[in-house]
Amino acid sequence: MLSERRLEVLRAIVQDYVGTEEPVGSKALTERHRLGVSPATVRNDMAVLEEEGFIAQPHTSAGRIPTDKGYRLFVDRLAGVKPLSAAERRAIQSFLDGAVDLDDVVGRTVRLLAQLTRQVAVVQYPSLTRSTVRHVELLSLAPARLMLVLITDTGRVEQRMVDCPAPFGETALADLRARLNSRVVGRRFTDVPQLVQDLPESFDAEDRATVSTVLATLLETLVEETEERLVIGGTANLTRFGHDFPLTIRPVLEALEEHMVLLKLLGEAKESGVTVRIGHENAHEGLNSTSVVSVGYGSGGEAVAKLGVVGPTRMDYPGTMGAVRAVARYVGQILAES
Amino acid sequence: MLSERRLEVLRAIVQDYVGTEEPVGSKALTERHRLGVSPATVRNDMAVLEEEGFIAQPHTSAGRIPTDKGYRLFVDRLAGVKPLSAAERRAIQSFLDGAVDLDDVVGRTVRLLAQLTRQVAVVQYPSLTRSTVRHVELLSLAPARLMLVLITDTGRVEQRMVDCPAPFGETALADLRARLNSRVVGRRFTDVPQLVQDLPESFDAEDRATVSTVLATLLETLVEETEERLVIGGTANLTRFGHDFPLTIRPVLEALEEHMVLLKLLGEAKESGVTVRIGHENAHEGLNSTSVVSVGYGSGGEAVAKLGVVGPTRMDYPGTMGAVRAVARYVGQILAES
DNA sequence: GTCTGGCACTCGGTGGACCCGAGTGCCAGG
DNA sequence: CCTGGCACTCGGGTCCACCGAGTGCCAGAC
Repeated sequence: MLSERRLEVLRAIVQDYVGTEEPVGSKALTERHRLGVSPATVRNDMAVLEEEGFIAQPHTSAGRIPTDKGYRLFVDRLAGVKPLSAAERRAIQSFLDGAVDLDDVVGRTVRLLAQLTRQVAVVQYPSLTRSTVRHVELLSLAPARLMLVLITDTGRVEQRMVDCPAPFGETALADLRARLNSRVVGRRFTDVPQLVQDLPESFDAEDRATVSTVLATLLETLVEETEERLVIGGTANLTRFGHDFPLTIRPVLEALEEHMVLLKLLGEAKESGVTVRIGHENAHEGLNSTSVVSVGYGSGGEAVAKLGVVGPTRMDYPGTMGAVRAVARYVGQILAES
Repeated sequence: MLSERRLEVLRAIVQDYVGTEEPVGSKALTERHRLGVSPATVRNDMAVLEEEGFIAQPHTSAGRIPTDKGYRLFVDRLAGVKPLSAAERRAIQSFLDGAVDLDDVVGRTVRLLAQLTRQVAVVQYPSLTRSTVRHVELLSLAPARLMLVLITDTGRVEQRMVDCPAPFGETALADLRARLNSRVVGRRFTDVPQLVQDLPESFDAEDRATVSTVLATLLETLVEETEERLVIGGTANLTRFGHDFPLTIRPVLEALEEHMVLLKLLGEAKESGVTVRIGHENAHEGLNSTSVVSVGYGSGGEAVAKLGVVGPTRMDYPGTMGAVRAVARYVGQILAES
């Protein structure tokens, strides 16, 4: 069992290592923290902590550094989430307030988060899955060619071309547009399929095929766009990673380019609260030496997407968690307003 | 004046240096290239080339490496554009053919280009400035709230909310929609302002303010969206840059995040043909040790946007230029079809 | 039992001495 | 104008000794 003081020692090691990026020894620890005991005692505690796998020595005659397990304990039991300063909160607010559309909100968020945490920021576009339909528009571009435009409550717009099996009159088009909207506006995307399935029956035989095609395209759009998009920023911060460069940074850059991997990673995060995945807890190999701090955000009370940062396992967890949480809140507010 | 042979020596130096990444000496040169002269002669030629500023020695007792000026001469007079192999061309075609929408085309293009050149790829979204209007749609979301949707011939869709100064009836809306479209569909964005300026006059006094607001929003969208968007990929290839890592890579990553800088860079490229900017020819400081190879692409005969790659000045210019040109052609084809 | 001071030991990192070899510039001769 | 020869330079690698931070352990104090 770990005594209170030993936990305190671990906390001190994590804090010092995060600050200095160098293995920390027993003497330095007692000098920089008021532990009330001598270096020798600390050494004994360190030996225990090492035995338990919370810290490790890079070389025999060097100080200790926290292991993934050590960071985990630190995050779970020793560290809180550090609230941002008033100045930082004001900066966030004013930076995000200038956004003109969804792309801009996401773009600003990713830059903000990268700058605030000095790490790599990842922001997922609000998901369509949990969104509702604000409007469906049908435009006739040519006698047998329609454009389908889908507008979501988060301000996202998707469009698809529809090639009709037969020409489709303006009145039928207006009819379809009206009926479609009356059924799906305000409804969740996941509910749309059953809401529209009997629509073709109410049309004339000649138009029925076209209506079915339009509906098929609509449903397809819903499914396709469930493949989320995301935006990444602050990759230049990777250069602050460590001194053993190419080897460390390369797999991370590669992982960042595989959006699928990141989406999966974000998807695994808890529904509520800040999630931290440390080092090898990340399934993807390239991210084994990084930690991912993520959180859901949304326009209402409920999360529609996630955002987070990717940084070295040696990061300032309380500060990062605070920044991520704060940014998510403000983004949620902005989305709710628009 | 540089004799034919001296140019040949420069070419050999560039080729060897690009291949080995190491300064090349006179002996190695004569062994690997059939220059027909002895190392001593090559040394004399090298001395002249150095005097003229085409090559330089990193250290007194090392081989020579090309300077930016040397690469410039190489690109302008000594190297052609290397056509891709048939297999490569097939790969490009089949890779791009699967794209479903504009985002997908751009996304695939950037991945393709990064993979093909093993460098960082940059693709600009087709510009609205030179595009034409395919359709303008107006939707009523609330009594005094409209949504304006703009669809371009390149498949891009932009939307904006419009808060009306006064409620706007469905009939007036339909009227405005029809008149707007009859005037601007098929026209260039740059022509739109004068085409619509007298529209408000033909409406009732009560609706005139709203019509003006809608038009203002439309024009604003055109202007705002002239700020182009772009997508970047293949940043992991930066790790192949050099051995002196953090210092080299950091400013490049930073520059890549400043999309404005990249857009300006692409904008400076020639209207036709492949443009190469080498090292210090790039205005942005962070890119002083990189070269940018770019080319315009477009759906018709005319360029609507640019794409290119960013890599170390020590790159395979003929191959890179060939790949960039080929990709641009195929993307143009794809866009023309859709 | 727990903490402390003392002590011998380990080992990574630094810096100097040294050598090797690739590459150069120069020169005299073909 | 080209070539072979030659003396010179200098970066990079290797070897080695030294230094110091840090450790583990132990005997003694509280």
